[in-house]
Amino acid sequence: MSEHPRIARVRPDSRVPQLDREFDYRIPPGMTVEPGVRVRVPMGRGSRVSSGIVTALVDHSDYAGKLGDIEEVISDVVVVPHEMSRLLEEVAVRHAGGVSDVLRLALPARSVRVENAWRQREVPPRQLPTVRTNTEIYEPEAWDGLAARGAKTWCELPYGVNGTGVLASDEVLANLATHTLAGGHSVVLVVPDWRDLNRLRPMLLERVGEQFLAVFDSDSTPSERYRAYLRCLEDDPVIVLGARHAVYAPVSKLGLLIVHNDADDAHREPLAPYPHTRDIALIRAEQTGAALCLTSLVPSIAVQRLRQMGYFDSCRLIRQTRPRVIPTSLALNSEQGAGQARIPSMAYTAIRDALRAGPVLVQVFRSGYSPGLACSECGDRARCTRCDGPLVARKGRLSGQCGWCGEMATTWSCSACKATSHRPIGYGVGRTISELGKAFPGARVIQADGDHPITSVSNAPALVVATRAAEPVADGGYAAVLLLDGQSMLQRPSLNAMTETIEGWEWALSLLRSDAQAYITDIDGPVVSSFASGMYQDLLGRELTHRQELNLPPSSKLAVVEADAATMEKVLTVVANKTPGVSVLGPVSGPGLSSRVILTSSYQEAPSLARELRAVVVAQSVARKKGSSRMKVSFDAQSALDDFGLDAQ
DNA sequence: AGCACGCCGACT
DNA sequence: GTCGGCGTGCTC
Repeated sequence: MSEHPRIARVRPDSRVPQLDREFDYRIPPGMTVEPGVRVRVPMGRGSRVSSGIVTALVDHSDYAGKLGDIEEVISDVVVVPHEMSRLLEEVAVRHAGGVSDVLRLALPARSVRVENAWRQREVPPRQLPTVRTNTEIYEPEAWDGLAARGAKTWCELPYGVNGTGVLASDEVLANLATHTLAGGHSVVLVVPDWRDLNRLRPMLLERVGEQFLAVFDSDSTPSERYRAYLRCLEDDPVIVLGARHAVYAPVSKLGLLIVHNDADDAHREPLAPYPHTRDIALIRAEQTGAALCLTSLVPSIAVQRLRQMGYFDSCRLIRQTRPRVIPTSLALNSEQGAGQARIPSMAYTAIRDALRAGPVLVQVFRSGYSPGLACSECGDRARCTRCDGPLVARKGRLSGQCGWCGEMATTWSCSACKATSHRPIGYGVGRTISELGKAFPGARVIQADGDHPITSVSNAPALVVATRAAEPVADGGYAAVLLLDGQSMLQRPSLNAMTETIEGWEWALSLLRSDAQAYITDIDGPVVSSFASGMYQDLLGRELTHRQELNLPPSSKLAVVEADAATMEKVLTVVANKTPGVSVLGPVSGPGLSSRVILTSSYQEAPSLARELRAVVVAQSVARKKGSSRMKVSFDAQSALDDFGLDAQ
């Protein structure tokens, strides 16, 4: 007859699938707990203890057995507020994963020192920063009430760099966040990688001060991370800036979620259950009613779909000023000497002139080997005649095989030109630097790539050769840009080849001076036409229709399952019986004994597919046999549709 | 995952 | 006669 519940529902921190649920425990007399705190509870036989999070307090337990006692309260800080708990559960359910797995992504390790200091903090009254915006480049009042009305929108970003090396697009992001904070709302700004983070951090710091900024930086120490996390839990609104994991930040008064460059691959979580920032943000915005803003120069295919559905609207610039793109061809290059073999004469002259005015960017793609095949006549990517998947070469065989459905392409013909022979695709950039050195004698050559990270260069003339996504920012912008290797980038056997190529080109454009020009070499076709004109509507619309017809993301939900042969059989039986609308590609046996299957489902049927797959994961884990590898499920892991190597590996 | 309970071979 | 092999099953 106690007036307070004496039973706590606890979710133990366990990566064992069958333990990833709630368990009831008695709260011993004298102990105080509340939902969201970390506790230690006995788990399993003996005196095994596990840490866990209290999810609820209840009066009665449905459990028939004898309840155990909570062993101790690790900390009375509510580290998982209810709103966050709901998000974690929904993300887990939709990805056929465990809540503990998601929690591990969202919650940094505890630091006792940091926590004690935080608990004793003196909170001075914080004065919200005053608004400083450049909203005038958008429709009047485009940003007003964004948070209040819970807008779901794509926000178009401007091109260009100012004299001190600040990107116009970063300016917009910082202002959007500051503007919303000034209205008393918290903002969560998620960027793809550390370069974006390092550019935006000082800008936000300058605008709102450290009192209103929490940076989730993967480079920082565990205690710094926990410090930023605790700041979120305070009552005052805050701007959270970070990569992937920041999307979970448990801020109070959430008004706006910003996901910058949602097409960037870095938004894909590489740890189970492999959620994508965009999907998490969509769930969170829906659950909380907060505004969601996806920002980029060009909408992603996912954005295109959300707009066509009417779920998203657009926040367009009043006037977008985009540098001019000039397609050039090597074919006109016959009279050139060997020194500038890869550079069309038109571009060569322009770059030589631009090098007198300032730095010139040369964008190249990473070298690498691809087992993919292309039509030997027209050069188009060779695709499976049955499911349109990419054909890949097989060791010692002449005919290719489909990387998705495993179909042998013994009688193949090109869908574009009807030719029947194909050749391997290969791309390399090893010679670029020395070639350019010869072509532009006397020019200072700066190399920027993963091994030579350079974040900025001055406005002095130089030839900056950078791999995609490693381009430094030049003060005032580049005087010209030369885009190389577009053809091989476009032909990559990846579902995202087109969008990633466009993203890389557009990013390079945004680094240009406003009066500068971009030269793209030896490539044509619809993608380049769109790039040259900056008109992507038709291209994106067609691509989305194409994916609709083929049941591919983002028009469908896609689940990739990896398991041993016996488990795979079970998966296929369950899928056939419980989710009749789901279509199956494969299974294809990969390296070792495991096999892989690609399941495509409608958005409507995806939840039940996830539920059924999760049930198999749990059953598989319970009935685990020695040496059996555990099964792996990932939703929308589109890389599975890429160059799946088969026996070519 | 751990950890204990549970029924069959070689030892003091 | 016991000590102990790790197969099977559960964890509030």
